Amino acid sequence: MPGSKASEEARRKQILRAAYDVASRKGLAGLTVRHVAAKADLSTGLVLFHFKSKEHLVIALLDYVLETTTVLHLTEDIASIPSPLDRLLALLVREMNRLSAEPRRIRLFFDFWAQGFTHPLIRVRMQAEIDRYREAFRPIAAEVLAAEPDRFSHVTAEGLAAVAVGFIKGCAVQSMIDPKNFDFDEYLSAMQGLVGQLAPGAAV
Amino acid sequence: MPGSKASEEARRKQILRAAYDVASRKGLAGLTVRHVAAKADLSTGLVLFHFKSKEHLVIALLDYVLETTTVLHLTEDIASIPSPLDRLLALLVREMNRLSAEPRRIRLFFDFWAQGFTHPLIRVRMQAEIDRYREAFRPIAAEVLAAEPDRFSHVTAEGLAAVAVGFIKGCAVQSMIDPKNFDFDEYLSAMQGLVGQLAPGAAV
DNA sequence: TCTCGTATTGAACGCTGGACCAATAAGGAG
DNA sequence: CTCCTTATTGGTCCAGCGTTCAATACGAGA
Repeated sequence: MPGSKASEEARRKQILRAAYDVASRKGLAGLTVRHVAAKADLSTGLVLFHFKSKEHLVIALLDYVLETTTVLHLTEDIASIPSPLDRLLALLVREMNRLSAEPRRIRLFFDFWAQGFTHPLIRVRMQAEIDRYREAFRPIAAEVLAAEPDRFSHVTAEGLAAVAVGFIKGCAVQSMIDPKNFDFDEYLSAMQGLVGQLAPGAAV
Repeated sequence: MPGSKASEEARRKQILRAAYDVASRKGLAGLTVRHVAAKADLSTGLVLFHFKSKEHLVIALLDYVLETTTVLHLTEDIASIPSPLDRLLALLVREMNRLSAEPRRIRLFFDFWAQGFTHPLIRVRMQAEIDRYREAFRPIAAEVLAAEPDRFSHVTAEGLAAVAVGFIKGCAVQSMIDPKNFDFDEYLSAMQGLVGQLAPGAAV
C-alpha cells in the first residue's frame, strides 16, 4: 500500500508547505498532524516519521516561516535616496506594503509570537527574529542621527531602530485585525508629518 | 454532595476570575473547563451550567478582560499640561508604563487578538476595542494638529491617533516577548527626539 | 534477479477535552 | 415542616488528538 518514496528533503518541504497552508488558514490552534497529513496527501504516520513529534513539526514550521520571510535589506533604489530620513521612510513604506501584501503570513507570524509567551522554544526564536529585524534598521537609524546630531542629542541608534520597528508592528496590530477599516495612507502621512519635517532638504 | 449555593452573579465572577487566572498563566491554549473548575474549587459541570459552553466562557472572559482593563482617559495632571504635544507624550508614557506594570494582562490581550484572526466573535470585539482605544487618542491628536496647522497640513487626527496607538502596540510587540532586553527609556527618548522638536516651546 | 534497508501505510492505543445527565442537596415559599 | 425549584455534583460519553507499531511495498546495490 505504501506510495512512492521521495527524498528526505523533498518530503520535509512537502510536509512543511502543507503545515504552512493549514496553519495560515486555521491558525496554530487548528494545526493538527492529521490535517497536515491530509493536506499533503500522506498518512499521519509519515508526518511523524519525518518530524519526530508535533512539537518538532511546529518548530520546523516556525523556522520555515522565518526563513522564507523576506528579510529586511536595502534595495538599490532605496539605498540611492540621498536623505537618510527619506531612506528610512522609504523602508518603512515598503515594510508596511508587505503587511497588506501577505496578510496570512504576517498573521501566522503573530500567532507564533503570541504562542511564544508560554512556549520557550518559540519564544527564543521570536526574540531572535525581532532582534534581527531591529538590527537591520540600526545602520539606517545611525545615519539619520548622524545627519542631525544636535537635534537627536539624546537619541541612540538602537532606540530609533526600536521606534521604527514599533511603527511597523504597531501598524500591523491595527491593520491585521481590521484590514477594511485601517487606512494605510492616513497612517503613512501622519508618520511623515511627524518625522518628515526633521529632514532639512527633504522633499515629501 | 452539592456545596453551598451562591448568587448567579457571584458565581459567574468567581468562575471568570479563575478563568482569568488560568488564561493569564497558561495562555488561551491552556485554558480548559476542568482547569478553571479546579482553580475555582467547583465541579466542571457547574462551570458549564453557568456558561453554556466553553466558547461562551471564552467570550465572557474576553469581555471581562476588556471591561476591567483601565480605559484610556485624561487624568487631571495630564490635562493640565499646556502644550498639546507634551500632553500626548505624557499619555504615551503612561500607557507604556502599563505595559510593564501588568504584562500578564497585556499578553492575554494579545493572545485574544491573535485568536481573533480565526474566531469571528473574538475578532469583532478586538476590532471594537482597538477602535475605542484609537478614538480615545483622537481629541488629543486633533489639538496637536490645531497647534501647528501648517506643519501638519496633510495629517488627519485619525491618522495621528493611529500612529500614537502604533507607538504603544509596537512597543508592546517588542517588550512583551523580550522584557529583559527591551529598553523602555531608549524607546521613549527616541520617540521624544522624533516628535518633541515639533513643539515650539516644549521643554523636554 | 534477489535482497535488504527503509519509506510508507493504516489501524490501534491512550489520553484529554468538551459536553451531557441522573442523582442530590440547598434554600426559600407556603 | 414540607415541597418545589434549582444550583451543584461526579460520573460518563464521545470525538479528536498525538503517538506507536506491525505489516507492507518500494528501490538501490549485489
